[in-house]
Amino acid sequence: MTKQGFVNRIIGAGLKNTKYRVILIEHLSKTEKLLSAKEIYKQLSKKHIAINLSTVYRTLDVLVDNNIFNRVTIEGEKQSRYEYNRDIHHHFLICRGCNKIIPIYDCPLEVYEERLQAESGFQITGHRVEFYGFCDDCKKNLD
Amino acid sequence: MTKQGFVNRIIGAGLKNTKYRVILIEHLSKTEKLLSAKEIYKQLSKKHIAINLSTVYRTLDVLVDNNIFNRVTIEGEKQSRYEYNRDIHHHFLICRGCNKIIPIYDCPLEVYEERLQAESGFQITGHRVEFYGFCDDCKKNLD
DNA sequence: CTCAATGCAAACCGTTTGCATGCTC
DNA sequence: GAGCATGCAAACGGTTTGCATTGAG
Repeated sequence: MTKQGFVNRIIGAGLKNTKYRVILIEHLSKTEKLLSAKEIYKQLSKKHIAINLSTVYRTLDVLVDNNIFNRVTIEGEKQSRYEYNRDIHHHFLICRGCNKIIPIYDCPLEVYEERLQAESGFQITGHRVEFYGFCDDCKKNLD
Repeated sequence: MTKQGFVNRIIGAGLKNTKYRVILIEHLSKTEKLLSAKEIYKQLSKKHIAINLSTVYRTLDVLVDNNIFNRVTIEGEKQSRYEYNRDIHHHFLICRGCNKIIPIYDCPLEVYEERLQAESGFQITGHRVEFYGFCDDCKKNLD
């Protein structure tokens, strides 16, 4: 997506087109990695973009509220992570060795969810799935 | 399980049998609720059990490390929650209205997990599933 | 008697907030 | 020009830690 595309996405959400909103969207749209606020802050610093950490947090909040980003919490981490919302339902496969996080685009729960909804009386609006294990590389180091 | 049963579980794990370990195990074993450290601390205070909050945290850490408790993180909460480990695989159904958390004892992922392991090259050691929605009561208040 | 458990106070770290200033519409 | 965005510093809340004291084995 072009820079103008990001601007359009911001305006389309009824938001003001500001410098750091564009920068954050551009930055996260270029990776499949889940980044924390501090990671984003540091990576931008390296590119000589002087943003304040509070602004990172506030911008992330706005973009999450407007479904441009997703906020993700990983079991065992105290920080939140963020990803660019590509509107593709997915889950994560997480390596306990190197902390690599890999998205999985096929979801095993659609059918199950309907049954659960019927049986529980809940109106189910979403779910979250994570798989944990050891990737090919880290498997080898498991003595 | 009797009080002596909890003591045996502590000793069996090679741990010292101390006052607060027994109290915490007894307390969590009586509920299916996921409690935070502060909730445990407050509930014990109400029962006139004067434990220090640091001790709650340290005791929880020990019991989690020894598989007597499970540490659970709920999406969107910054605190950890804890449950007595009954060695029954389960997941959670969480109401976005009243924050009620209900365990589900049937797991849809066994077969899928094997396939994923084969396809991804990961050695999968576990997973985590949560369903979000609105319970019967809260459904009614959704305007 | 020894070493681990506990209490207490202070530190820590991710995140949020109040306020003054700057920028978008 | 009005009101939201940003920078800065301070506050916040959950959790951890250092150190002195207590208690289990």
